[in-house]
Amino acid sequence: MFSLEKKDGITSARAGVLRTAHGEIQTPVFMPVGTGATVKGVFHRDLKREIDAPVILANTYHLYLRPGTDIIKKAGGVHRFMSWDRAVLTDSGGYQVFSLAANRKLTEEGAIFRSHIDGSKHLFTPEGVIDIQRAIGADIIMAFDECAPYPCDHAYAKKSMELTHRWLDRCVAQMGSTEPLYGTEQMLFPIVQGSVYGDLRKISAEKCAASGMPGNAIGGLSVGEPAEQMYEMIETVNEILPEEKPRYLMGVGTPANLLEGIARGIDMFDCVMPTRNGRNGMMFTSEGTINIRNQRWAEDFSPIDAGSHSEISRTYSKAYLRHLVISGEMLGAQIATIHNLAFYLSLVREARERILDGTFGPWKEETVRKISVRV
RNA sequence: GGGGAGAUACCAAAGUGGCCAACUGGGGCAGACUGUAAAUCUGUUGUCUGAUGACUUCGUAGGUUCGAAUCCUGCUCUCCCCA
Repeated sequence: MFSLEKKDGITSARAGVLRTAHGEIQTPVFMPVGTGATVKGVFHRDLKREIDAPVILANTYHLYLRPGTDIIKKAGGVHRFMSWDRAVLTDSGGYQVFSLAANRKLTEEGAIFRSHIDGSKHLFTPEGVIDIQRAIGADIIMAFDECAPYPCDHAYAKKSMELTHRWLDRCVAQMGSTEPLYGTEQMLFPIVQGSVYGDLRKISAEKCAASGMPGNAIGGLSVGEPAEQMYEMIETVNEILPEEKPRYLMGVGTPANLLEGIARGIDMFDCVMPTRNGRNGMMFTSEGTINIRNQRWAEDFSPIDAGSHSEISRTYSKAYLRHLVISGEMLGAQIATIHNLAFYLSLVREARERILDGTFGPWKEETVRKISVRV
């Protein structure tokens, strides 16, 4: 259940609240990625206190392979399994159709995967993916789609989108004929595809809007196309997607991508960047992006981010974090991840405040300029 | 005191007449990463140069040779074994 609280006067930004069985999500929001039922290296305590994430992602494909759907079912769903009482969103495995392209085969029926763990064969169908997500028990679940690669010609993009639409119908039907396993409401979000083609994106947005689901997602972007092209597609799609339902831009992105997305009417984001890039030494700060492994931070004993509300960002110095990351110490990856996520979450929280107090437009322009710098 | 082995770039370690500015690993430096097969991957690492290329290197001082990290001699240093 989503309520729109306020729309920005200048941009298409909005502030809202999405109510789930596991708490309210104030939007715009960034959702940390926790593919295998863990945001790598981060305790729930810190996800709540330092980062204050109201919702995290998990992945259907990964959890299906390990630990397996049965174990999650026996645990009583993913929330109880991982002892996380806030909201969870599961991706359907559609992205793995793209990222594991070498290990899968697409048919009308679904996608046959070769497990990246042991090479075993598995068939993912729209119905099966809904069933697995019922078993996982996430609050928001995603339709099974094909995330088309980039570049991708119009003919393929169209064919792929049409397949995704037929799969969507099957997902919606399966949702209608099944019930949540743990008594908590689950919302299915369809996914707009159509690559970088405006005509296809329009058709796909119409299709998703017509499905009547409680929220909509935009997929197949930030797969290599220029950012401007992504922004154009967002604008095209958001003209069609219903205003009174949340819009989720999947897999995006950089801090600047987030603000540009919000300005175009996006409410929800997720991305591995703050976590994976953090583990690899890239830090996002209000002054821009830094590579903490660079020599220039070796003797910089100032805090990672003095102005952060996160105690971890305020406590540890750049020089110390650099030492940890370079030494391959696990604490380095943890601090980097927590800092980056805290930065992302506080960025979207500030965006929300700016929308609510009517200062989003100019703030966004200035902030995008500042955070896009490579320090 | 006697016998033996060895000194190669930041470290370790190949190389035993030309294909060697020198394998490889580590370390250093830099880059990539967007619904996570990623605590991963890539590049680079004598000096100068945009590149071609030029120049100085393999303990040290000489020598042999068209040509030496590689062969010979002196010196210096290190390590091992026996007493």
